[in-house]
Parts: sequence; structure tokens; C-alpha cells
Amino acid sequence: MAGPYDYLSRENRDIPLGSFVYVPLGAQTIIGVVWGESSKNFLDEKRLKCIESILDTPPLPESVRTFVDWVAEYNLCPPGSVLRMTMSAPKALQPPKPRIALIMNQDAPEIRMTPARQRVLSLLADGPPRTASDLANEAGVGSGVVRGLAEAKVLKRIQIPTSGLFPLPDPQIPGADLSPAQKAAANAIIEKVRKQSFEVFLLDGVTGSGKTEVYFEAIAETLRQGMQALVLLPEIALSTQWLNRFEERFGVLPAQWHSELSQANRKRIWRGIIDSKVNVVVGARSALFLPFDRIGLIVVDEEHEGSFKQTDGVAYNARDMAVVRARLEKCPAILATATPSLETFVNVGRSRYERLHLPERHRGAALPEVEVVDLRRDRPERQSWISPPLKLGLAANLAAEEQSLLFLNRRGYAPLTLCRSCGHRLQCPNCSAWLVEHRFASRLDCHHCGFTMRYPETCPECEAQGTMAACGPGVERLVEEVSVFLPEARIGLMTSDTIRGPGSAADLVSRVQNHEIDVLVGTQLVAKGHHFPLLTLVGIVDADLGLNGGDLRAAERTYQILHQVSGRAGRAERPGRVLLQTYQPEHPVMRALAEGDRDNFLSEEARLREAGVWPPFGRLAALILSGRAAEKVEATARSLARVAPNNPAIRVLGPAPAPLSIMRGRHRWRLLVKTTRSVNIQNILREWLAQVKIPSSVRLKVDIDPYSFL
DNA sequence: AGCACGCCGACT
DNA sequence: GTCGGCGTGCTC
Repeated sequence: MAGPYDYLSRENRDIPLGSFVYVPLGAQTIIGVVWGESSKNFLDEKRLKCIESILDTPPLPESVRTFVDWVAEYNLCPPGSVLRMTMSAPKALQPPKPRIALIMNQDAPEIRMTPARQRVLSLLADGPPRTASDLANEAGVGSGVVRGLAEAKVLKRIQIPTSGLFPLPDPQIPGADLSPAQKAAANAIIEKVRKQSFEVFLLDGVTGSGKTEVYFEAIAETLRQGMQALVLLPEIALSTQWLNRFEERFGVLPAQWHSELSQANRKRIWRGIIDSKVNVVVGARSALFLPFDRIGLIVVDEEHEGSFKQTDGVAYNARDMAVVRARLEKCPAILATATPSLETFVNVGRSRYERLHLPERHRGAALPEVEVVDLRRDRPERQSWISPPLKLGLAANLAAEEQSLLFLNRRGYAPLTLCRSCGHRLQCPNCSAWLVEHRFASRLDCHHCGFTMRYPETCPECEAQGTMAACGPGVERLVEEVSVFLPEARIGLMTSDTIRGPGSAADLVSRVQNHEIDVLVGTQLVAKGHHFPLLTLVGIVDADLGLNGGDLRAAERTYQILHQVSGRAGRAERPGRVLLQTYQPEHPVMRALAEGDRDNFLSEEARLREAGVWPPFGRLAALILSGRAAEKVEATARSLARVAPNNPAIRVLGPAPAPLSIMRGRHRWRLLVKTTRSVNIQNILREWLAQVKIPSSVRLKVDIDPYSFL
């Protein structure tokens, strides 16, 4: 998997680059892609095997192959594992299954006629051939009736071409009326779509400023040019509203790509894309690796979202790789957000990206007033997390028959459980992390691996009864607290534990919209765009939560999520109010939120990063070593550090146990490599890592530009 | 998929 | 010491 393998071509035939081929590998036959001329990098020419056959699939376009190589080089991973992501629909490469339809047999034998049989026959008499199941459905008969007719040779089976038909989005349906600012933004992008030239746009505007309408116009132009458009969304599962808007604008739903897709749909869409029959794809980050041949526009919506960064398998950042793909394909890219990531903000400052600003809409969706509650003064009571001012606000809002939202980015009931008798803390057996109590399910869960156990009746350490105590709040505990001081309030809980699948999310959303809920308690799930017109108060229970832990992006991320949650308050004519509970009211994040001064906050954040040579002013990579044997992992980490590059432009931090030093039973050590921007960190790492033999029991993972420092 | 190889515990 | 089980890497 480290690189391409060499094969012989039968009769020295020229096979087009990018062709999908069957090749022998070891004892089996697998599908590969013709990548280029031989590297001559093999040991014994006599052992070369032959390509068995060429598949009947259009070759992987050159731009896709270039992209795969680029991503592999940049992220220091085998090109094969990147290629695998572009081939994520294994069945799509197999010849399509022949479709069998039924027609009348000319010389049909006499059979006993029944009403059901008659209906099938008359349906076929004046209609095209249909598949057995379609026929049964349309005639309103069981599948047995149709099968019986075919067995009796009254109907004949014939092969029909596979229906790979995709309804095409119609760019001619008139779009929304655009404001002057929207028009200007749309025109700037459309110009680049027409020219098919590379350009990155930051589409910058708060929720409701009309970013989606703007990029819909860019998509429409892409379609008029006969090109394909790709939209990346952070959470495809929660984007029903987005899909509805797309359908309104273009008449049909776009092709959707995400990890829960069935095999059959995967195949259909993948084939449709490589055959240029699918014009618009909306998907999660993995959609970036689809084999588009004529891509004309890439949109990354909510570009600041951390979920564009993939950490398992190939570690890559889909937002950054989307920009790379746009550059290779020579097409524009749109990064849309209300809270740009610092990277994007700095790239605008460097004039590498063009900022298109959408001011708030005149329809009066003013941003809510943010009031900072200083928890050092306005202390909540013991075993309580809601301060007196927030309690007053919630009570007043309930009395006014308006809705409130309590935000706490912590699932479960309590993040830590300990025994008051012996002090034992309940820890995950596989990870160095506390078990989180989920009281509504009477369970303790580890949020890092799959470990779960029943809530114990006695302390597992000292066996004392009834001494287990919950420490700190989770959303479930907030539900409990609200139900005590507002007993008449109807409370809804929205976390990934209560929401399974888009259906239950839509259900809860409609209950809020129908005002069947007064107080909604939730984790970051509630931050995602839903319009709740009656929601006028947002309480941020612990604004400091994300700031601890020494993470490079802690402040930036906290600002983004709190800004997004604040935006849930007061969307229609009603003014909204945000109460933000914090122990550090003077922190730049809190000040920026209270004063509504995003750009000043970002500039200050950028200044700090620049001073420390942190990204995007320096380059950063994490090396994570993991394995079951703790000493072995540590020894490998130390031997790596011993031969670390000695260069003033390169700093190596560590080795040290990773913040989550044991995860899923594997011990983890970490080194951080920080270089100036002028250094090619990939080359440095390649040279360095080549000097050390990593034992097979230890795994080394390179993460270029790591996001989470865990 | 199936085989080679290295690591580690059990036993001559 | 050696044997063998097991987990991991390699196959062109």
C-alpha cells in the first residue's frame, strides 16, 4: 500500500492511464488503477505478473489522480489509502446487474384467467415492458401472480438497459430575489465559474443573510456551463432544511453522499458521477474524493466546522483539500460561514481569498443582545449550575409564553462519578478518561471508546452502598434542575444520545416549532440552523468549557460555537437575549461576543498565533505513536526524538504521553513538530521518519495540521 | 485471502 | 535455550 505496484500488460498493450483493472495480488484478484509508467522499483523482473483484464468503467480522470497524489504527499500517507477513498463504492466498478423486464409472450399457452391475472395482462397490453415488482405494484397484485404468469410462459423475460437515470437539477427555475449585496456576491462568483478559473471566495454573513441563495446562483451557472458542482456540509444528516431549499430552487433533490448510504445507492451515485450524469452532489467530507470529471464549482458550507477534519484513517482536512482540488481542477471554491476560521480570515488578509460580505437582511433579524453573567458574583446555589439571573430570565420567558434554550456542550448527566467513602473515581478500563453518567439510561459510558456499564449500586472499589456521587453537570442534569425550579415547563433534550437519525431530529424540531416545548436543553447539536421563531432566550451554561486544555484553537472554536448558539435567539420580529455564564468575563472570547466584534477578536487571535509561530503563521504536525505495550511505545517515541532534525526553523515538542494517554487499550505518546512557514514540513518529516525503524507492534500516525490535540 | 515473520509466554 | 500461538505486514 505504500506506493503503486508494477504489472505487465498482456501483449504490451497500451492501457489508458486511470483505467480500472483486475490484477493478481498474492492469492487473490483485486481491482487497481493504472497509475503511470513503471517505477522500475521492484526486485525481480521475473516475478512481475500480468494485468488480467480491464474493467468496463471510464478511467479515473487525470485531475482526480493528481489530486490523490497531492493529498497523499501533503498528508504523508500512502497514495493507496487516498485512492481507496475515491473508490468507496466497490460494487460500482462491477458490470451493472442486468435488469429483467416482462413482456407478453406472442404464442402464450391457454391458462385459467383470474381478475388479478387479467389486470396484469391489460396493463402490459398498452404499456412498455416493466420489471416484475413494478408490474405487481402498478396492477395492485401480489408478486406471486406475476411470477406465476412468467412461469406459465404467458409473460416472457427480456433484458432492458439499466435505469441509471438521475433527474437533473434545473438551473432555469427562477431563484430568490437577491439583495444588491447578494447580487454582487453572486456575480463575482459567476464570473469565475464562466471563466473556469481558480479563486477562493469567503462568503461571509450571519445566519439569515442569504449565503445559500448566493451559492445556489453559482451552482445554477455551473449547471448552465454543463459542469458538475459539489457542496460539502458538515452534518448531512441534519440538513433536511438545506435539501428542501435546494429542491425549491432546482426542482429536484441533489445526489447525497454520506457514510450511511446503502451499497446500491453508493454504486448508483458513484457511477453517475464518473459517467457525468450526476450534476450536483451534496455530501459530507468524503464526497470530496468522488471521481468528478467535469467539476466546475466546490462549496464548503460552514467552513469553520471542525468536522471537516478527519482524524481516523487518512488524516486530512476536507476544507483545505477542497481548496486544493479546486486549484487542480481550475474552478472556483466558496467557503461559506458566519464565523470564519482563523486560517480563512488570515488568507483573506493576505489577499489569497476574496471576501464577499453579506450584511444582515433588512427583515430585521437583528443579532441578539449578549449579556455576560459573572459567575464569581452571581453564583448558582450548591449542586446547581444555573445562576440567579438566568433563572429569572427563564421564568420570565416561560411566563411570557416564549421559548428558551439552555446550551451546555456536555452529554450525559455528569462527567465524573466518585465514591464519597473511598474517593474512587470511575474510569474507563480502556482509556485514560472518566466514565460519563447517563442517568436516563442508568449507564456509565466512555465517550472515547465503546465501553459502557450499568450504573453500579455499590462502589466497585470499597463496595460501600449508596456513596456514588455525581460531579459536575451534563445536559441531563440541567433538565433535572429546570424541572425542579420550573415544574410546569415542558422540557426538550437534544443531544446525539436522544437524536438517532434524521427522523427523530425532525420530530423534536417540529415539537419545538409547534410550541410543545418551553425549554430546550442541548449540546452543540442545537447550534445547527433551525428556525425557532418563539425562541427568545439563550442561556449558555458554561461558556468557559471549551477554553481549557491548552488547545491551540480553543478560543477560536469557543467563539464559533457560542456565536452560533447565540444566533438561535430572536430570529423573527422578536428581539432575542443571550445570557452567557462565565468565570472569566474579561476573556477576549466573552468580550468579542458581548461587543459583537468578531474581526477584532480574530485579528487579536491572529497576532497571538503569529507571535508564537503557530498555524497559519507556522506549520504544525503531530506524530502519534500507539501500541499495547506502554514501554515499547515510549521507547519508540524517545528513539524518534533522539534523531529529531536539528534546525533553528524546526522545533520538536515532546515526546510526552498524549493528553488521552490510553485510548481503546492502546498507550499513546505524542511529538509535536512546529516549523516556520518557509520550511517544507512534509520533506522534513519524511527524512526524519526514514531514519527510524518503527517496530511492528507500534503504530505511527502523522497528522498534518492537527485540530484536536487529544 | 493466505503466508512469512517477529514477539512473547510456556516448557524442555 | 526452543517451540508454537498470535497479531501484523506483505503481496509487483
